[in-house]
Amino acid sequence: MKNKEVAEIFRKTAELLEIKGDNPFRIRAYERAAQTIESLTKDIEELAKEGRLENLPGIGADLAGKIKEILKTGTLSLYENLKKEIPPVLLNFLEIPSLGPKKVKAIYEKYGIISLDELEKACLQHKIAKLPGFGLKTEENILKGIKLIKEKTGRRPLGEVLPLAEEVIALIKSRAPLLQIEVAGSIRRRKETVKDIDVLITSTHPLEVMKVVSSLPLVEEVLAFGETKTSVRLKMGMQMDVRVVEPSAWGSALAYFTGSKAHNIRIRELALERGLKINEYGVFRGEERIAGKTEEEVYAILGLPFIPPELREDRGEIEAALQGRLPQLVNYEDIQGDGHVHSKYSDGMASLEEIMAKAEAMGLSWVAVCDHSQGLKVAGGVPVEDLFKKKKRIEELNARSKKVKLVFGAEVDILSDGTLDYPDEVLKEIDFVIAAIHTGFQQTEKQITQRIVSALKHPLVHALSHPTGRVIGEREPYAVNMEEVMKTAKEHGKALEINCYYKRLDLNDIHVKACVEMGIPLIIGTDAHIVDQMEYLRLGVSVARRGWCEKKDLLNTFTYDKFMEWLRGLRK
DNA sequence: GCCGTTTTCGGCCCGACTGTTTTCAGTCG
Repeated sequence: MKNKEVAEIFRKTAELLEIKGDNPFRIRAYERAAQTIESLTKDIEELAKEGRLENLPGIGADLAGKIKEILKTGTLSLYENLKKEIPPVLLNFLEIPSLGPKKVKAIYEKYGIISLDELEKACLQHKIAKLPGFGLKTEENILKGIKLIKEKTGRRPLGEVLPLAEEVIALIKSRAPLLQIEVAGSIRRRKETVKDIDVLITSTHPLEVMKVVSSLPLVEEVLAFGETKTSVRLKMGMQMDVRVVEPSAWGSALAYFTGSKAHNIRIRELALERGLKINEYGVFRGEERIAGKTEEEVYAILGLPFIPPELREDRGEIEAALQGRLPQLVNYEDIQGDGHVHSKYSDGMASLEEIMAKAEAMGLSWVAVCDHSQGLKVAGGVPVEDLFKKKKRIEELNARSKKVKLVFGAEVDILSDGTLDYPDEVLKEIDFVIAAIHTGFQQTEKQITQRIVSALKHPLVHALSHPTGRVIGEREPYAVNMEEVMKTAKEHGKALEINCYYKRLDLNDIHVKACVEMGIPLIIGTDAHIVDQMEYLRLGVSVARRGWCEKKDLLNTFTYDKFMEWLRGLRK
């Protein structure tokens, strides 16, 4: 957890420096450091102890010292001093579209405004328009922005936005004179949350395309209109940015609009080193355009293999590509099974037969049906006698079914003292035991870590479900020392789950990468409570890919027989 | 504030659109 805190201080420091009007490159250094630290798969405190901070990209002697200061004192004197100079509440103003650091500074210096309400009032009294560089339009935009913030339209879970984006794309495709269309940005990178929908189009009639886009029934408001770039706000509250380029620039534009920003900057620096220039229109040597039609072509001209969008976060993918050691990422087609669904036996809505049918429709060959254990009454925990009925029923169904097999599993509660919610003589009858915490979230880090560690050490447990307990936008992870959890998993050969219910995605990408580096087996589980939620499997694959997962790292790529063998092998 | 097979000082990614301006700064991605 420390990494996130250090990164947060650097990020806020960068923002305050921006408002102050400091050297932009110094600001970028803090931003870059924040991103680097956030993406680390190792504990920053460990790196500090080993004296390896300065090996991190973008961290020099000064920032290393500042990291140590944060680790030692819990804060940064530079940050504290900046906060005295510039009220940190002004950082909220940066969230308002059309307000950047310069304008925020001007408002603060002229009027001393430090709250959204004061700002709103000043706009209504037309005091803001009087400032140099401001006008009535700016005032209007600020008022709109404040309203949006009050309605809280922040980042949304990928699983919520992805279907929406696909719907909008299909709609544009059916109405506009275009050649190619694809979603770009963080959605294409499959980031766990997204702020807006980026769409790239090639067409020889850009103006007509943009007219179609801005008049879609889903559009609430046109924010900016141009032939190459148009931004709209959709009725569901999200912004959509649409870019149209010529077909010959498809690859360079797609690479550029897919990002991430940090990845793009590195790629452009790499181009400069080779005497080239990259923008969304192509790769140029001097005036001459030498590539741009496909992404492969753009990467190739820099001497790089194609880098999958999920890796484009400047988390070492460029170095790996340069050295020819990019991972062979797992594909959705490699997935044979879902490691975690619920049935009517606990709080799921589906019968075993329905689960089988859905699995068959999805082309899966096995599904682990892991219902809650007896103590979890609120979630219909399965009493022991029903457990054996379920086992018998699964055996009957498996005997009849050729294409899909069910795995008799249980999501067994880890009780507050670290013991499990079924006795050992019951656990040993369950083919797949995935342990999980559902209560006692408020325990200390030491207690929760200890609970999980002792469950993982239990010889009848195979895996740990939703290891950090976070729920995106709703609940922070519980206090748990993941290094310790991973170490234990590694030591005992146990698997950690990538729970891919769209609000969980737990483990996240960074944890997954750490597991891959350590050689810990991973298993994707949809945690589906209705059969349609099994479709979230693709989100799980996205997280796995973002975590550099290869086929061998995921138990879901095993055949049914091989998975069963793995389960039995652990208990020998 | 970082970084270096052109450099330890002087660079640091690139372009579109808006709103405020009579040529461009600021914002955004």
